[in-house]
Amino acid sequence: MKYDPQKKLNRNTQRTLKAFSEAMFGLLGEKNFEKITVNELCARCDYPRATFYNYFDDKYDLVSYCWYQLGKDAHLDAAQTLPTNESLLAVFDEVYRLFTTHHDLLNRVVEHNPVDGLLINDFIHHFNRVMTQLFANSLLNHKTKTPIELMAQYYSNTVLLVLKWVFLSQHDVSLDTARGYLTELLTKPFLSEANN
Amino acid sequence: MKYDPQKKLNRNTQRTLKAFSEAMFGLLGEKNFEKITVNELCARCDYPRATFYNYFDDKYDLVSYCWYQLGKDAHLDAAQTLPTNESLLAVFDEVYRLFTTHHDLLNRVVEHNPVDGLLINDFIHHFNRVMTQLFANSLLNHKTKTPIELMAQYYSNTVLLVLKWVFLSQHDVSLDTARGYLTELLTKPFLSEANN
DNA sequence: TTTGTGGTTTTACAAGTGTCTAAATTTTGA
DNA sequence: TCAAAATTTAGACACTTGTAAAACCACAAA
Repeated sequence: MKYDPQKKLNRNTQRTLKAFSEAMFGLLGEKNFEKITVNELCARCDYPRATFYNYFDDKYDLVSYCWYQLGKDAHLDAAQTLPTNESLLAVFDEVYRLFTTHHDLLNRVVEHNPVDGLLINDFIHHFNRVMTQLFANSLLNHKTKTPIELMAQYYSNTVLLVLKWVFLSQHDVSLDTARGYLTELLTKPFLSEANN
Repeated sequence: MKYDPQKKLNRNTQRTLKAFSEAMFGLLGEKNFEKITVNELCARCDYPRATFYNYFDDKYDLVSYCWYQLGKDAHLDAAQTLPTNESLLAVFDEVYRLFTTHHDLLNRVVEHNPVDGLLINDFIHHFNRVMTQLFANSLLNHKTKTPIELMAQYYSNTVLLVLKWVFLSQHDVSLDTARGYLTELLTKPFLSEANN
């Protein structure tokens, strides 16, 4: 990404970024990410190749910008100041909501891209980074033997595991059920005996 | 992968596979995976390009064969029949041991490849698949609201999170400390209040 | 209006990718 | 041991990638 989407961007730049990300979103719903070429993206939004490379390093760069855009309408910052337990569920709910909003898009994407392939991995990874940062903040005053960074990664991982299960592996369960899974995973002591 | 490494392979095939995977391991310790080209791999082990494509679809295919090879000297199958709690730690120990064996290689790889980049992700992912399968088996007679497949993924994820922290993020703590992290993560009820 | 400046676009290029065909070579089995 | 079958290799092809130099344009200041 050669432009910082946080900064003020002039109208032209915004239009170009939007055009490319929409082209990408469109194509992602139609075919496998690996098969998408830069030429194709440019053809779809009618910009020359050089313009693409003016804004992005490569298609991976563009797709990560797409995730950034998609994630923008989630309001996660609020959760940052809550204690961990509340923060965790607040963030879970909010991302559940976000993914619900984009339910159709996600379904189309999954139709053409393997759930454990590069693209979906990258998608999950993007939210993982955001959430890890968040949880790390709300864990600051916890005292554990385990390093905070590792705990933050653990919580983020687990939240995303459930969300992936619901939205990407398409088990499409309700928010309540999903919450149930999450809390059972996090609270069930692993040393429990097999109850046979 | 056009040949199944599980099947019997004639001497020639084995030699070729070995040559290519060694070339890959060598190059991975020298430069970034993205910069490695098929030509380079062929040059290093002195096989023509056509032979490479005879055995592998692309370099991603080769590298995943490399992970398979690397994982072969871990004896995980035994853990499959144990109850979950013992299985979990047995598998953890065994993979800890495996990664220790390849400590130098991993360090060299991490020097040239970002920890959250495509290559390392793929590496983790490979073991994630293997372990998820394993845990799914040892969870068969557990009764939980949460689907077994999801629980298996959760355990596998968490084990690998710690191992990644130790060996790929290079915090290099002892087996005991690492075990401590893992058990704290898995047993700590997430609803614990902030202890400030 | 002219000129300069910054960004966009054109065009060209040196690489790499993956596929294909036909020739060379090895393996196999009679 | 020899010929048929299978595999490996060379070479070529169409295509993509990312970069770089030069032409081009719009818009502001003089």
